[in-house]
Amino acid sequence: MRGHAQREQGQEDGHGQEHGHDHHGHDACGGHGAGDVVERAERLCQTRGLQFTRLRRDVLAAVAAEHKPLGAYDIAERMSAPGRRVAAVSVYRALDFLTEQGFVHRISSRNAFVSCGHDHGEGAGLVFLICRTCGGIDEMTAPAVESALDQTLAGAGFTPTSRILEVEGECGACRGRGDAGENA
Amino acid sequence: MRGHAQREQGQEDGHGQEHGHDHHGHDACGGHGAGDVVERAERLCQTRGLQFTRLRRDVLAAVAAEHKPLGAYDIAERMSAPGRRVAAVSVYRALDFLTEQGFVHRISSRNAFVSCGHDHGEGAGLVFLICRTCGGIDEMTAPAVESALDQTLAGAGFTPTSRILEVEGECGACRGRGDAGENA
DNA sequence: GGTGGGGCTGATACACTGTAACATGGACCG
DNA sequence: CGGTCCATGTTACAGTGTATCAGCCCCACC
Ligand SMILES: [Zn+2]
Ligand SMILES: [Zn+2]
Ligand SMILES: [Zn+2]
Ligand SMILES: [Zn+2]
Repeated sequence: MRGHAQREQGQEDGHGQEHGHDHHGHDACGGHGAGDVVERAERLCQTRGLQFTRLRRDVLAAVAAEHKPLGAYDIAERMSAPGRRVAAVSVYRALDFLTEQGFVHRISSRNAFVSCGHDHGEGAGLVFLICRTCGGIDEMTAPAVESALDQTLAGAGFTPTSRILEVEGECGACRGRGDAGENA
Repeated sequence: MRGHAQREQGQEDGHGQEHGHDHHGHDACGGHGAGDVVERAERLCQTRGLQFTRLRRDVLAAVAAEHKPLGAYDIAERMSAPGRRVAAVSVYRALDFLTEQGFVHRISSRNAFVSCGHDHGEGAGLVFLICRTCGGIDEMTAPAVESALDQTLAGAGFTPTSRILEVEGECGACRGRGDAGENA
């Protein structure tokens, strides 16, 4: 991984993105990710004439701060501080907005959300790799898979409007380390 | 569809299976599906030395009676009669058993379940086609997709243990009819 | 300036999905 | 008969997501 997955499309922000289950014991984390994602989202909202409010920004920041799927209630909890109580319902609304804008993705198999700093349009045929050992998640586009699937669907006479492709397993880093529980 | 999807693997039971969102206005339904699935499951449980109890049978029958994803609470409700109240928790336990044995599949994107009369072993790389118009669901194996995905995963250094591939869209029948709401 | 509408948020309540814990009853075995 | 295993019943509860109403802010419009 790392410089392997999530290539494939323009990459207007040339610096390796934020997500990609960095849990693999590296370090580059903790300084770049979240901020970049938030800034990019803010820019895009401006150009799209949408409101990038504090709530939405904070929710996105909370999600982007982790490289693993976060539940809506987790997010609410993390955002709540002694002077500010964030209800889950508010988080859901923000997440609705963020997913519609493509800033976060929903992981059906976990009832959770991950941030995204890419610019794949709508039906990009994404694949999510979820590591059972470290809990990290990685997102990638897989043109070969997508075209094979399109062909299969066409053969079945089915017209797709959205796809969900999530894989569970063990990431290369965990596998290499023979890991079994160092994750948060 | 219809005699198109879900080919691809041995097919020891040569008779067109039960599911395959038959909702497309045909008729063959209502006589074969559910019963066949139940009988097959019963046979397999015997050979496997497992108990195919009344609850399990009835749950499977309820799921097999519909060619669309059913929620656990839906199932419980359908099974409950004036003389018999089935709690959702019982349904969940039965569903756990049935999914482990491969008699039903869970549809993550709907929090629902569908019956299966196939014999694909464990990691068969299934694709679920869910029609937005009629609500029907169809299951198929797609070797081309699977191999492309395996290759992609291998390239990413990821070792998969389970996959979820669900597609939403419009089935051929609905598309042909220009449908928009005749489903149950 | 006033006024109304639209979008965002807060807050409460509720529906839906899923699990934990404990008790009962039957089958099977010593 | 006592003990064990398994399936089920029952209750309670945790987790996930929505509906609804009210307040607020900003902005267009009068
Ligand atoms: Zn993405
Ligand atoms: Zn890992
Ligand atoms: Zn199947
Ligand atoms: Zn259809």
